[in-house]
Amino acid sequence: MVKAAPKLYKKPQPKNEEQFDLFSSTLPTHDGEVTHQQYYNTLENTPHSYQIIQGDLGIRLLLQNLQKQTSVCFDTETTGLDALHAELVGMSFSYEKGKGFYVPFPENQEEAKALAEKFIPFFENEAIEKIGQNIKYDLKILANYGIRVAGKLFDTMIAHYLINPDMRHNMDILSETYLKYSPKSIEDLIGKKGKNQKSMREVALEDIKEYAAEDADITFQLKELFAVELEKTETQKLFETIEIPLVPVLAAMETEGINLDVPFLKSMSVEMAAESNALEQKIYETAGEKFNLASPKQLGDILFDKMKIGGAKQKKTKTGQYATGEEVLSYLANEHEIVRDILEWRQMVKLQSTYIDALPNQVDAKSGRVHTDYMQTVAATGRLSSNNPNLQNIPIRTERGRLIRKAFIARDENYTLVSADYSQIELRVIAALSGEENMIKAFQNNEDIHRSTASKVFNVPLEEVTREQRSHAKTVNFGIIYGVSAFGLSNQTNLSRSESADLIEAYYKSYPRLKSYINEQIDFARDHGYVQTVLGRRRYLKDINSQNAIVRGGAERNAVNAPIQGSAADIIKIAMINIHNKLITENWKSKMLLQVHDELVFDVHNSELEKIQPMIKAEMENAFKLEVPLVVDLGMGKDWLEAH
DNA sequence: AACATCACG
DNA sequence: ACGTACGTGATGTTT
Repeated sequence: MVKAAPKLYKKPQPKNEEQFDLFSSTLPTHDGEVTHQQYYNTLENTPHSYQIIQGDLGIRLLLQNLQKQTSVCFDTETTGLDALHAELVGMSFSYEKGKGFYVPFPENQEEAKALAEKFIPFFENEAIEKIGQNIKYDLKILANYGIRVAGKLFDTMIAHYLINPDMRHNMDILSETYLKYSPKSIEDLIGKKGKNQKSMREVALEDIKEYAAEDADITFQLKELFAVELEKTETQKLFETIEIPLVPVLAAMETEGINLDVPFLKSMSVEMAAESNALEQKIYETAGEKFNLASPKQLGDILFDKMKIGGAKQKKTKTGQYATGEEVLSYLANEHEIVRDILEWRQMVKLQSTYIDALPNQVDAKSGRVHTDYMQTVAATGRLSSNNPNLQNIPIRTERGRLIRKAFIARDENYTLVSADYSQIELRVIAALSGEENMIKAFQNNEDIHRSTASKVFNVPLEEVTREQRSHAKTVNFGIIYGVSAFGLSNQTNLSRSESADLIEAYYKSYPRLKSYINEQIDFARDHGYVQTVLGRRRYLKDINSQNAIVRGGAERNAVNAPIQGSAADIIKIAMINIHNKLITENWKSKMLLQVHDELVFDVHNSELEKIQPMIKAEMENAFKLEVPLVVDLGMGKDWLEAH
């Protein structure tokens, strides 16, 4: 058999060769493909001078020097990663390549605070730019010691996130990649993660000095490189007006936390446990044996080898075991009651382990509230992510799951939760970016976009659109955002592949500009090697000209999706900054607590309920001007379920 | 540490 | 003829 020669795609020459090389596939990427070289510690051969600074005179001299600078890198060393409880162990500074200073802090917290306060003239000096790697953490630590940081900020982690969001942004990797130098690792100082890991306090002063001052030195050097790179990639404005101003906003939201109704979850847990245990026993009886129901491997063998449910050929995972995911089981649900029971059990156990039982353990002992950590440099599209705990994936889609939202409650009886969410922001973005008049008009007339789409695609009057037609239109609308294919669509609907293909064709006939917009995005990516959002946030697509159709297809879907998802992320970030600044400068009692991609949640003092809602709505709707109006829906209540 | 699964936008 | 929806994080099992 002769294979047809692969179709050749001409690789366009990147406009700026030097710049494109920086993003070549040999560099580390976010998906963990680390092919960069590790460099052995060459510190001994590198001219450098790191000093320990102690005592009144030393501190005074250091401060004098810091105050003379226009730009200083600083870093805090602490007893832990949890910014609410971590204590300062030391601070390091660098304002010149190869030079660094380390100031140890006393264990006694009153003395530590007194020492910290000596640095206020530096930190509050508006004229000095403060450089750091992951500055949000340092801001939170310093805030615990009563220190506010003023002046320009430069976060090397965020800078690199804009320079290439698909890579990783740890200091170690940045240093190896850009400075060809492997820094002293924290593991060498305090040991591997685990029970035996030492505290920073236990590290010998000389060792911690070498480590801490080096980090400040490296960060200072990275900043010099990244400042240039931000300009080259035209992301400096995005950096200075969005990402950096967002840092203190996120720090404040994280520190604020949200109130959790623990007794409610505890009682929910008891009920759920009883129900899921009963169901589990029933499943074992039906199966005729006991096994580990939580093991997909064992479950697959029982279901498909023993019980022969669904006939001979069953879908397997890539490791060769039977696939037992929701999609597979739902398809077989009609065949056997055990499958329905397993699905229900799975849902209950998921809710129980991930939320109902896990969340109460996340309540902070000091504040009595739950503090998530927003990651600003993880999602390649520009979105935030949330962890420890993840408050961006609290259940809502099922009746049972959404009850968990009742556990997120206002601060106390004087407060009410207000939730504000953008209506169809991604579809509005694609309508505006594509200039698709039919879609723009639908939004301008404030129509139900899925119904409106159905009406056009199926050629029926708006009022005569059936449930099913609307549902199909909705699936295609979402498909467009992800980069549809007939196969993908038929997977998501009850339509066959050819019916799906017809539907997509009808869709593009109704929205002709959408089709050309998609092609323009892909062409742009081929020519420039990247796509961008409304604020110029870039995503580089190294595979856009790949000879492998599958790989290339993935990059093409990214070329379509990244500007849409990313522009929506840009817009809500603007709104967050503006709202937060208003809340502070206008002395509101209310606080912004959560962001869930297109939603913001606030703890609103009851006295401010009336006034704050129009403010939030206006700030969000006017955050960015598009050809299409942005619409925000508001809700309020004692808990997040009521408010949503 | 990798995999499978499933929670969200 | 091929295999595909975009972006995340947490959990329990298995290796």
